Amino acid sequence: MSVSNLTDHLGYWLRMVSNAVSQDFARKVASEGVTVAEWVFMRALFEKDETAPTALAARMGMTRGAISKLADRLEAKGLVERLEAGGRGQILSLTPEGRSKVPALARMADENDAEYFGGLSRDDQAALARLLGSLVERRGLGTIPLD
Amino acid sequence: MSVSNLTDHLGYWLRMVSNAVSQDFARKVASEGVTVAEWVFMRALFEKDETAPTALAARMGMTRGAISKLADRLEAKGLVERLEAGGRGQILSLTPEGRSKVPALARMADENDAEYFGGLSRDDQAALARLLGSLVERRGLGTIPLD
DNA sequence: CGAGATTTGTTTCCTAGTCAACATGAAATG
DNA sequence: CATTTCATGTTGACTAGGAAACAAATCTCG
Repeated sequence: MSVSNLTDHLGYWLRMVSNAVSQDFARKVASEGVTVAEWVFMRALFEKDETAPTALAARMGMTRGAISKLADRLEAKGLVERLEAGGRGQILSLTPEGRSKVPALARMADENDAEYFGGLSRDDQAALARLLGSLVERRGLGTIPLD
Repeated sequence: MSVSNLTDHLGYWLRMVSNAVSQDFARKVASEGVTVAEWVFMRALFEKDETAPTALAARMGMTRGAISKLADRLEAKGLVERLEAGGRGQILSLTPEGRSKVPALARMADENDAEYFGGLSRDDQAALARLLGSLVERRGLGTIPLD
């Protein structure tokens, strides 16, 4: 009947490794009262504050709905604030408290990465980065609107 | 202050690519009325039928609770059945209908993989497979109990 | 044998994110 | 200008899965 092996699919292993990495990371940042998506959200604003929700959605590869709810949670935690921007538009910005949390979280991200990928040789790490970068570029994943 | 870039982390790119691949695949298999997790579940049984829920959970890297719910859904769709196995234990098995769906789904998995990774050279594909395999092994992800 | 310890599958609670419908404001077109 | 079109952010319904508390059955040893 010729059914390809499940384990032949790169997508399968990619999902398996990615889930493991993310779950471990989730446990780590939970100690700071933050989820992975919230961290990405904050990190994105840290890099370029004062961003509109729609733009952030594109950058994070999520829907506007998800961003809206994330913003709700982060606002409730006092880490992010919504600034009005004429008419219906709004601007998302880190609060000082939110901003002050970023370094500790970044350290956790470093640790988690080291824990998973530190075992690979320098060359292998570079190769993995190159391959992922190539895939991202090919499918226009990071390219959306970084404006 | 020295905060590492979000994009410096391999875990970040891994998640980004993995999510994109999985989401696309999800759309494809949805046409067969199945989700990604359901496909992995069925594929695992196709490879080795008559497996206990706990063993399957380990193989799929999910909790027993998730498997329990997945089994509910698949049973409702008539694709999987629960066989009693003495006392509290049970055995999961594909129904003929479930089994007959596997080849079409496998073809979709092939297509999706080709769509994402087909653009890479043979060498790059092999390299990616090797790196992912190495990460899986290092963290004992697939190794759990394949008994 | 029998009381505690383990294992197994289920359930509840919670967080998360997609999709689609919506409301509201801005822009475009006649 | 008025009206249609479009873009923006929000909401509700739904699917998903983890964590932890459970119930039921089995094991383990004194």
